[in-house]
Amino acid sequence: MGMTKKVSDIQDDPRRMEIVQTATKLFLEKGFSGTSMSDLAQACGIKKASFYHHFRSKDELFITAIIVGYAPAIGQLKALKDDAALSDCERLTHALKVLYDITLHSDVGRMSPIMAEVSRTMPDLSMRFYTDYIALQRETLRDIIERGVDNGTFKRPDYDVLYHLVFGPIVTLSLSREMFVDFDNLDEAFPVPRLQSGHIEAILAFVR
Amino acid sequence: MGMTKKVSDIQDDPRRMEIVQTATKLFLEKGFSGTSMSDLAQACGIKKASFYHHFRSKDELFITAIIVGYAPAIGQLKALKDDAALSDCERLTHALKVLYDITLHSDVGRMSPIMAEVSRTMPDLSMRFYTDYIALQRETLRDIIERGVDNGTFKRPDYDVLYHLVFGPIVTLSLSREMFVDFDNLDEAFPVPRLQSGHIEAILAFVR
DNA sequence: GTCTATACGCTGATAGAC
DNA sequence: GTCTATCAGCGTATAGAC
Repeated sequence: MGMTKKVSDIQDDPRRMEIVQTATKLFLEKGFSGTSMSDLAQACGIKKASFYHHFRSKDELFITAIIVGYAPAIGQLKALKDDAALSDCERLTHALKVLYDITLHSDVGRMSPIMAEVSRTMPDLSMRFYTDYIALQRETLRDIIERGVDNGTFKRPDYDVLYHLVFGPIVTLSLSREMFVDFDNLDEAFPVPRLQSGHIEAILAFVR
Repeated sequence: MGMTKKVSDIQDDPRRMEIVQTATKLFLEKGFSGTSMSDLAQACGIKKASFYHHFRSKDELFITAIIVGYAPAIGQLKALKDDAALSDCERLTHALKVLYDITLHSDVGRMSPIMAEVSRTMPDLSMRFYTDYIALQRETLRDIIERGVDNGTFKRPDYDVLYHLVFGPIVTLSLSREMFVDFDNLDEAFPVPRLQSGHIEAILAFVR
């Protein structure tokens, strides 16, 4: 499977990267089964057959798009741990804002509904998505809280419950906004800034 | 469109209902585009063509399945308002348990990821799903809290934030469990009973 | 109301020339 | 590495006999 390939190998081939970028945009717009190889070919300005020189199959292209897609998000997450200058509460607040940003605006965050669509036919990818992305998010959040616990700022929570309370609203918000994207009153039904700050306050209260 | 048809009209035709039940099961297992008319025909024990005597199209069948599917959930929701014997906190706790039950175990709750899959191609259905199901859930929760506010048990929250904090974790939990259904340690990564009780406690703290 | 037979577009994918 | 040409198969849906 192409899944075993390293991200760096893919990113070193600029032609492949161009295709992956375009494909990602299309998958985000129309889902996996809603995006045909013809659509992709047209968007990339090449003929359908030329694709198969770069990727063995539609599945491999999609898998590559996912794996390449979460590289920047992982970078953002790792950067969170090194925020030495901040207080515990500031660090947590900042981390939650970054999680909102990643989930609402990055490729991998917005891909979640599409991951749900394909999860049954690509269980390997789901597994990898979990370990590379979801588990990493959880660990990062845990490290930040633990630091506050060591300092006496926070009391140690049930981490599974904390993940539930932190990621649940964020993921559902992203899903809802993708799902009801045609609403004329989308920002009224899902007012992101107010929801975000209310949520962060509630989480701070929960760990304190 | 078949969407304008009343639920009672559909439910009065037992043959149609049989088909809808079977179709719902298949859609839940394999998604919308993953379920072909051939699959459906085989599962129903009739030939593909015979379908089109009962439903004009695959879309109409799916729409019917959704609309019929949330009828029992709506019943459960409406029953919540009439819990006169309970205290405010008990009533809220009970309501949250019912929301967990609906979202994790009822057809319509488990259909959410599939709604996300089809939302771009069936915007009318998304809209209807929102008004008939999501908005109703929100209103029901609101009524229960307002009753507690009147009694002085709760302080009035920002309801949009409350919806965010209540439905977010529940929906994401349902989505995650569908998505990672093949995990051998699913109950370890998403331990429902503990998550549920921790979440309910946090919500009670939030409104008090 | 269910059947057989079939239309026909579109799907992902391949072969082989240039 | 991109092209033209083509494939087999499956998708939804229809026609018309019984």
